[in-house]
Amino acid sequence: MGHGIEDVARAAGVSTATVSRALRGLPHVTDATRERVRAVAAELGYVATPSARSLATGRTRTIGLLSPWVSHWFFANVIEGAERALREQDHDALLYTFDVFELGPRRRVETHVLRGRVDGVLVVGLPLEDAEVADLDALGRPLVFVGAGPTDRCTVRIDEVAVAHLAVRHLLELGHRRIAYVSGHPDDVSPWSAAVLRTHGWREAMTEAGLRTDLQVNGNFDMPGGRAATHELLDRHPDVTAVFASSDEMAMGVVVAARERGLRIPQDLSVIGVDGHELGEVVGLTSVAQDVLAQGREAARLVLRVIAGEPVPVRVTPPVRLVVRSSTGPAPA
Amino acid sequence: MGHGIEDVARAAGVSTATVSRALRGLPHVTDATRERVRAVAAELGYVATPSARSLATGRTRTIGLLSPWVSHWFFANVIEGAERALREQDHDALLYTFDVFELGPRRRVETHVLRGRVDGVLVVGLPLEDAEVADLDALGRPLVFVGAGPTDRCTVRIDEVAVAHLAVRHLLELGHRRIAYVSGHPDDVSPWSAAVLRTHGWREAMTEAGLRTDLQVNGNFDMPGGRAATHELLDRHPDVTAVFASSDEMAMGVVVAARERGLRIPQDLSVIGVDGHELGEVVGLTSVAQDVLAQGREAARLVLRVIAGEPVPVRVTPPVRLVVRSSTGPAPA
DNA sequence: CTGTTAGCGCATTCAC
DNA sequence: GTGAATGCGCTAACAG
Repeated sequence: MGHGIEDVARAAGVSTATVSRALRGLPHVTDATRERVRAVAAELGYVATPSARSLATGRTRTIGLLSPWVSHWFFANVIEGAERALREQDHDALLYTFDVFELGPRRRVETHVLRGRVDGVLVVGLPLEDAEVADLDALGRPLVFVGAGPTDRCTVRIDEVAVAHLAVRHLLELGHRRIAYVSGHPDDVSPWSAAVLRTHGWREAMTEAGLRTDLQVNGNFDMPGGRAATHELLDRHPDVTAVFASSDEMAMGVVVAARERGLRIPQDLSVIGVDGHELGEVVGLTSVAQDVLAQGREAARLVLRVIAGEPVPVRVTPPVRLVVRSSTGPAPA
Repeated sequence: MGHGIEDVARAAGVSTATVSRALRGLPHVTDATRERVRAVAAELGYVATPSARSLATGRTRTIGLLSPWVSHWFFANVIEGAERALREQDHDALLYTFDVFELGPRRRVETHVLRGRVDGVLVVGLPLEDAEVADLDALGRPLVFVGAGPTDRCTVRIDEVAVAHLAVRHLLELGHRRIAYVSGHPDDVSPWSAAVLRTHGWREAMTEAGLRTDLQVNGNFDMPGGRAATHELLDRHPDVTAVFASSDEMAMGVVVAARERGLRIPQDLSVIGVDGHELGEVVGLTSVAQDVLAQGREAARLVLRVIAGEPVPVRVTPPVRLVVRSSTGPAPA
């Protein structure tokens, strides 16, 4: 068990330097020597102590995952995808959640906890202030964004504006004119957050169609939020015939609220979401779907490539596709 | 930026040992000295390098989270709860997923990747072979289980048997007799997995009621699995009037399948799940609910207490409650 | 209360 | 191709 490199060296009849080289696949070691060292190491169950290795090399083989939540669909999937991809390349995933959407004054994201612990950072759908991004840069480690990121930084995310256009167009083609929008969070701090961009896209699409853009409510990114938002919306504007929700989870809330008000879907109210949530099928939710697991994987591979000194694209735009189910239908006459 | 303890020592006019003591709140330091050191450290933005600290102390202030998935509701919530609790006590969460439920031969959980990286381990709903548990023990770090764990190990989990009884009793009281069970995974390796215990509870409850226990199908722990299982079930046994699914995600699959077969819920088929998934409300799913976030929190605090040398209970059994909605109703006549 | 010293376990020059 | 020596940055005994 508690064997060190010196034990291996002694048992193999070589120096610790040779053990180090042999085990890490470095050149300048005879095949015979390498094999012998490997055999001894395996027998002793030797594994280099990570902290010692880190101290000596300055690298940790660990990537920090920064996210507001784990329990929301999008985030859980990005994290899972990233962790799998990292493990494939012998890296660890260190998880940090910062619930910046919590009620009350926004608490600053404490980036200092990452210092010295990671070789790179993945920011997962986390709206960051410029100062916070600067703090992360001060770590001196590569930064990759998923789901939302500054325009000039390496970011993996779908074309949020296009998503909104796709959803609105679908509703327009069904004859809807009174189209409401359930956004995620109202006062995001970063102009590049998904919430802000998607809202922008919605406004744009509506304006292009000559429609009003004041039918917007905040759904807080979750099902209960979407439900409350819908009640609030329909109290004020009972003539709305379609709702575009910025996530499937909120769209499900719209469905719940509609049922509570005795509205039939889609006869009285059409609902479309974003994500392609597996459970959307349960209520026949129409959605603009994306492959989130793949985005996590992709982003993880990007950080590793940056660390390896390889060039990476500044922006990866995964495809989306409209999945039409039964929650959207022709506008009532 | 890149300041070391020596820089702080020099700037504060003390030795590195004093800096170390002062910053960590150890005794034998004058308040005045402590304050001065703190001020200097803050100004220089000094943070002790984790790897150096780990190498010297043998502790990492990191807890390993082992889980089959992140994207499933139960696991996402446990992980989120644990991470939050750990961060509150200045610990990090290192995430490891091992998809032991993957198709094909079960791959052994590679515990060696944890060696030297963690001070403790949280096993989240992961069915482990005895040998794998032994491997984890060999890390020489405390082990706490959540959602499933060997009877003699510190485990946070609901009373699975009681859960099954609760669900079955609810259906019995509604007059159901042909009650089917959608389990998670068929061939779990550990006798203490949630799947095995819950199945046991179901058998027990059914037997007590004098009912047959052969109406069991495998739902693979997710919605599509629950759906496929239901079709398979109803093809063979069209007279089933109620289904008890081992998770809400699978229960949703039952709902989808029922709709696909033109069955009304609950008039033709009653469905009950386990978890209290937020989205269950969208389809009016009856469920045996548990507070999973709290379980993650609790488990995290337990590992930290074991590390601190405090005594901990060998078993924590969080409460569950039956949430009756519209997916269960009287058995058809 | 504070400073000096010796490691923690490994990677990495530089010699050979 | 291999070994000896040095240092990564910090903590922990031990002196004082």
